[in-house]
Amino acid sequence: MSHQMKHNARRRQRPGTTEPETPADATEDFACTECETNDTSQSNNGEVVCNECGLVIEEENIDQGPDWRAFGPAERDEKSRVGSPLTETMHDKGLTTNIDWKNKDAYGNSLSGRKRRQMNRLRTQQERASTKDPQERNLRHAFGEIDRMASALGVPQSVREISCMIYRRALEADLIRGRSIEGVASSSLYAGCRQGNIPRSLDDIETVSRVEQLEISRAYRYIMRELGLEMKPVSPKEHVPRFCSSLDVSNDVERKATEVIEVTAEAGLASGKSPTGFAAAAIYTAAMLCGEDTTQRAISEVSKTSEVTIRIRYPEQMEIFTDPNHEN
DNA sequence: AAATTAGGTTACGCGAC
DNA sequence: GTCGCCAAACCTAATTT
Repeated sequence: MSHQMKHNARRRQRPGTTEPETPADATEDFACTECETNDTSQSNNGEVVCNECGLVIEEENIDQGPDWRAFGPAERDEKSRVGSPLTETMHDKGLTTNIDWKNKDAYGNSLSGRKRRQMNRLRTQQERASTKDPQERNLRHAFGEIDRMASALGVPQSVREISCMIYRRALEADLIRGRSIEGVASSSLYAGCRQGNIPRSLDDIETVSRVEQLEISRAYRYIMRELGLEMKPVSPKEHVPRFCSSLDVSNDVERKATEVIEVTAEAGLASGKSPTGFAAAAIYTAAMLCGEDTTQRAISEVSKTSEVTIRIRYPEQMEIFTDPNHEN
């Protein structure tokens, strides 16, 4: 799986090695495919973004280095945890030993008849244990769904892990009873996206989900409440990169839009408004301020808001932004 | 393409019936 | 169990500029 991704430039210096410290730029091996520059940087949500054109180059970026530091060989042995990485996206966290199908022992010798029958029994047992236990089957089904939907929406792996963790907790707290697996899986993904600061609207989730929005939001509220998870309201700013990269606008506009949101939200314009609509309007405002032409229609399409909403929102933002007794 | 207008829909939980 | 509550935000659709 994607855990196998190699990523040499990001591997940290290990103690005990004799190689000299190489103070390499953390993301130097990501060159932008559009404008041929190496001027890229990594945002805190796991995306690598080109500083020139705003193109998102790498979305599923996992740090392969250890999450610990050691000061000497003894300590390294102590802290090292060997084995394949744990993942939340598999029903058994990818942890169990699988019995393979070959009737050979570890040295490649054939097994005796008795041993062979024993191995067959073990295989059947394992298969039953992992597929017949209702809880495990539930998780398999749900995680399959989460992965499918996340792929369709282009959601990075880190968020999938969060989503699967939320689902697992819901299952363990016995919150699924009376709700569909699909519905809870969808709402876990929605919640995971928000937690990971890569929000997707309920509309977005619905387009890839097999259940309707009402059920998703119901399950979402219920599970958040029961698990005691606090969710910060989504800032319109978090939608800007996604909308802009779907549009054909310069990153000047993107930056400006973020600025517009900051300033106008400060003035209290954003409260009570839908974050997607507000972000959409800010992009339109920014495009006008930058002298680039974009149509309200195009923005409304990628943001899944109506043109009318953009129309109502943007003059309010524009006013604050061009107000003489307000700086900028 | 953008603006205007009109009219309908949504979502929530709660107490009352 | 369902009725009503009630406003602001948002939507669609038709029309005009």
